[in-house]
Amino acid sequence: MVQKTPGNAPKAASRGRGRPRAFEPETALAQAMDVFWSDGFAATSLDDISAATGLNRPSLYGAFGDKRALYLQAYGQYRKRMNESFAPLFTAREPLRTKLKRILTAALDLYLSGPEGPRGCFTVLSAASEAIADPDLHGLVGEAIHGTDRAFGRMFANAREAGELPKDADPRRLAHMASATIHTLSIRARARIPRAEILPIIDDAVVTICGPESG
Amino acid sequence: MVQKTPGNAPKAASRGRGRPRAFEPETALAQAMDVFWSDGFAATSLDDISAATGLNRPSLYGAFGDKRALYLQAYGQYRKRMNESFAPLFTAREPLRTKLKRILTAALDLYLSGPEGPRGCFTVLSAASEAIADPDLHGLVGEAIHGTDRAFGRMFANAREAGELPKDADPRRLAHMASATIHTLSIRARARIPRAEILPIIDDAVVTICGPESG
DNA sequence: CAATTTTTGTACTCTTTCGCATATAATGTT
DNA sequence: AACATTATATGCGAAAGAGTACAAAAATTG
Repeated sequence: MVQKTPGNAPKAASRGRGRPRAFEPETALAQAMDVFWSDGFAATSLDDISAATGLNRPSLYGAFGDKRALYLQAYGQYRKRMNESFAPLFTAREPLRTKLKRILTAALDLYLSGPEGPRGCFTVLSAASEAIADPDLHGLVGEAIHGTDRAFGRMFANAREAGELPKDADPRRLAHMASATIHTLSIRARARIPRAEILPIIDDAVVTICGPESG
Repeated sequence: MVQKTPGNAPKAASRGRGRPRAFEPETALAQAMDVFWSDGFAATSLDDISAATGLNRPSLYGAFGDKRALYLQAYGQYRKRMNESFAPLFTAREPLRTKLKRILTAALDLYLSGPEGPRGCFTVLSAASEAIADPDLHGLVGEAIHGTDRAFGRMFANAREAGELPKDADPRRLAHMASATIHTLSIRARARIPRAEILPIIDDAVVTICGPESG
């Protein structure tokens, strides 16, 4: 987990004139993200992050600023990565029912993963954190929630045009139910409810949103 | 918020022989609950609770044990209070559609309330907390989630018997969607999304679960 | 009224944590 | 080669926080 090998210096042409960084900010941010994601803002100390990244605190301050700034950047990277990894699932050319199930299952498996047990969704954790009182954070979290709503909404609107949903289906309503499913999956995963008990909820959501199988 | 008046000693016949408590444990627990609910486990110090209850730390330790034990008891009281206040809504004799909407709206307004801004659902916050690694806590949280599932499940089963839902409706599936709605309401409330933007989700859930109004 | 029991309040220790000061190292510039 | 510039490493200082020791206070019991 720690980057200590001197070989991984930034590959970009060295920009400044001083001593070059011995680490890649992106990597350090990903490592910080892991800790925040597991333990939350308040329960994570800068020493924890220092240990996870192999950087000492002054380097962290130099690169990212204080703990709050670091959290915001780590969460920003999380959002970017989620967008990147889920975008293809949303635009895949595949029957709606299959596609929705695939998205929800991918989300669940992500939420169940983690070095120290199920982590849930970082957006949900951030909302639950006391740090949500920070306007910058609840701005980002609000964007993330609305972004998920919109991604599902577009998917259902396209499906309706393609005749996979009734003409009078309301994409926004279905998107809200899909987002709600994402949220309940995250909470149940984080609460240590076993995968086998959570899986049926995915099928329930697919049936609720897309209608019964043979319909 | 603080109980300092000497008049509120426990009314129960004094049980022991030593100096009597100058506070009611139930009240202190409710005050501790408020702080944990707003700020979470890690970000709440015993000094915060001491300030909120008016008790000093040794009294807290004497009455409730350490911070973890205090959290578990505060969360236990939360669950008890929620069960008490929501039970009548679940068993009310009322059309299903109205009843579901009333329950979801009551939940949302609870989640939007709080001395320092929207607090969300304490169960969801506990699940998101790093303290969820504690087996006692994730046991309680799991029970709470399943309890909500079961309460909705019973309600939908009764509604089906009463002809308010199609004969082939699956109460458990509908319960999962209702619980998911509860969870998304909590997250959105906590994320500072305005009430007016969240309210439509309640109608979406009612339509999704009970069918279109005139159907 | 003295002895016992339990709670309360003050103060203490030990640890953790944040943020920074300062010195050293590694690079580019002249 | 000397200088400027930026990064790293050690470690300091101040504050917060958890848990407890101990003495004073308030009740019951004999």
